[in-house]
Amino acid sequence: MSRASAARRATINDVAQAAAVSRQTVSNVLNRPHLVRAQTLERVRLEVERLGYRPSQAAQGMRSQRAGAVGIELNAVHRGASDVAQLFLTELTVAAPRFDVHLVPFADAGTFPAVDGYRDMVRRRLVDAFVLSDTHVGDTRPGWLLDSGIPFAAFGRIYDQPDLTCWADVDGAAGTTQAVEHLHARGYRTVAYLGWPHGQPASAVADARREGWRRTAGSLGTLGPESACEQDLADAALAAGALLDQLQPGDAVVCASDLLALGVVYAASARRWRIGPDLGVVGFDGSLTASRHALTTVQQPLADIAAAVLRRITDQLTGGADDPSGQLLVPTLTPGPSTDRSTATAYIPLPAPEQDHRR
Amino acid sequence: MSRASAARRATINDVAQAAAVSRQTVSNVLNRPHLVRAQTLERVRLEVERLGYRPSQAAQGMRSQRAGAVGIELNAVHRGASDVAQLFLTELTVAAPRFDVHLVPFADAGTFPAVDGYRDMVRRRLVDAFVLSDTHVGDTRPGWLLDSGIPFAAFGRIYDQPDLTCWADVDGAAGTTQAVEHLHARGYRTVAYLGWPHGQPASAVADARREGWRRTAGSLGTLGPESACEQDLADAALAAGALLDQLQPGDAVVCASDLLALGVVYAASARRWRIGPDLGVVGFDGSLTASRHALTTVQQPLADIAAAVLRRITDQLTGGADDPSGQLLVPTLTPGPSTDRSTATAYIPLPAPEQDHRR
DNA sequence: GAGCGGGTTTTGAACGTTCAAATCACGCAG
DNA sequence: CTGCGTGATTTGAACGTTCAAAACCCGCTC
Repeated sequence: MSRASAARRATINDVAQAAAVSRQTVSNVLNRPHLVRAQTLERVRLEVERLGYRPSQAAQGMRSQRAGAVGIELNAVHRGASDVAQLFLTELTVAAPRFDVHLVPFADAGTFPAVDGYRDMVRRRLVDAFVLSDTHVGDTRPGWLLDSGIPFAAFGRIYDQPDLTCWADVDGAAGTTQAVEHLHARGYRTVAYLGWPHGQPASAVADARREGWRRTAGSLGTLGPESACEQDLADAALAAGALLDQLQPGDAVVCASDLLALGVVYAASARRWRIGPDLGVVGFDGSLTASRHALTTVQQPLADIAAAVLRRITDQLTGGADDPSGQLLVPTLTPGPSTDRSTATAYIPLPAPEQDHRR
Repeated sequence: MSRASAARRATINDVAQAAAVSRQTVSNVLNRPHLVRAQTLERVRLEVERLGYRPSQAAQGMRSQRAGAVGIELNAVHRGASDVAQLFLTELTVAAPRFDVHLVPFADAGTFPAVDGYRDMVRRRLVDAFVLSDTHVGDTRPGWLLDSGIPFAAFGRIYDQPDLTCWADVDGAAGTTQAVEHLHARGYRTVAYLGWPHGQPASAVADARREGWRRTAGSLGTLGPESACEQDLADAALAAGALLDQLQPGDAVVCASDLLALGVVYAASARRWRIGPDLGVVGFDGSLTASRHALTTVQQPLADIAAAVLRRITDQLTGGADDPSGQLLVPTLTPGPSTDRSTATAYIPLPAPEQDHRR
């Protein structure tokens, strides 16, 4: 219970003195062990351990002219319709140590992503680079960062700069393909699609997800009708209702997002269709919404995306091997009760139609 | 379009040279302007602006032996049942610049909050302090941080160290009191309560929220029945069903969280009760769930809590005025359609009981 | 016995900032 | 004219680390 252990932390000199070597030898033990005689190595390592020495980030950053940090803006996240951003941030944070960086989130009180925030972070040398997380058409940030020579990588394609390669994204078509195949394997007959209107929220994403469904269902002969709506629950339930008019029990719906899938669940419940047995529903994103509502969903490989993004950033920083291409990562389908034909799960407790005997 | 502007950023010496003064004068202009002659002040400021100079975080941290950063763990958040954590993180991030700090999130691949992670962050002098964000009974972190002399402050009371004061929390009782008063004003008759079982997730939180309901409804003469369930949607719908058996249209339910409120919505829909006109429902937290499902909710004052937590931390760091007491912040009720008696909102499209004429 | 070379270790310098102390300019009293 | 005080500015030093270069040690060769 040494209450003052934060008083003064060990520096490289403390270790050097304790091990009776010079500071540079201690540095070598940590960074270039092969240069150090085995016996010395051990002695120094012992002292490092004993004193709990870790090099100071500030001093290292000073020497190397690197912050060892990556900035990420939280603004856009704030009132986003999806909760994926939070999961992505967590995965980034988990992956960061593997790339010898840490994250520095920042946000503006205003709603717009202000380039000023980015600029000040680099000027103060608080970060070396940025992760952009919801790129959209007309996004000014990639262009600006590029012009300023500030490294960055994005989760999501960079629409306005098609030649840029510093991004990683989910292969939406592969995702909906899996969804359709899963539904086919489970014996659902026709597979409909509920997506976003063209140009929403980022048309390339919407197009890819829809395309995977269209192509795969087409070749499997299960192509059903489609509809589109905003990323909004009430809107989705409405659109889903119209879509269900064209379906029969035993059919299924693939959705562009988990929220839309929830809308389908609502609309189906209104028709007394049992989710699973009567109607298969697949969402997209692997969001909290999906797990909370027990939906089969196409799970984004967020950990892989986080790693891919950080790799692109560190590659730029070290000037190392430039992996030249943007990367599409394949999501995986997570089956849930919403595509289980044999077991009816009570998604929403429905009104009993008439007197009903259950104990 | 100067593509090389990241090449070399201006240092204090660059500014000094440009303004024909010494580096210390530049430093004084920024930190102690009253020591500098007005004419010099202006000249230096001009150059600072022209060169876009900002002091290097690393160098300042080196000199001051401060990281200027606060750590926050994202682990617990990961698969949490609530999405409040994300909003809180955003508010912390927005507030941080006002306290001259930035945040450094960290996470372990493992599920348990490893004290090791905390220790290494301070040893590397990456952070000066920590924000703890979901304290629970039996949490080992506060005790350990205290013993290690590492400053911290928590969102949520510190249960195992009742004498500790470095926390800020929501006044749960005040929140449910507002909920009950709101329902009373809106003309709902009996007000029931759906909460967490004693000891869940942190009993003090659960107890406070329940107590506000009990006391206020008691004194208003609207006290109804209560029930409890886990923080889980299916469980909530089940418990809510049993609760509704004891209620009549015109009554209302106050819930310990937005998720539970959603469960009530489901159970009520199953009875063909219209949310709002037939049953008032109030959630708690102001989470994404509430806004997405148009629920009246008790909004946590996350911005205030973030500021309070950071203030406590910076007070500890500067050794300044120790605000000695933990702080309970009053939430505000955000009315939504779920407590609107006059307008029926289609929460869930319900099956038409029989042929029904609407255009 | 001086010189060489490779392995190991140490010394000097620098990264950018700010505190503490020294220096400078200047007006004014003795 | 000298000395003093005050306000403005500059110089030296230090924070902790790592690169570059110098120094050291030791066995070996000529």
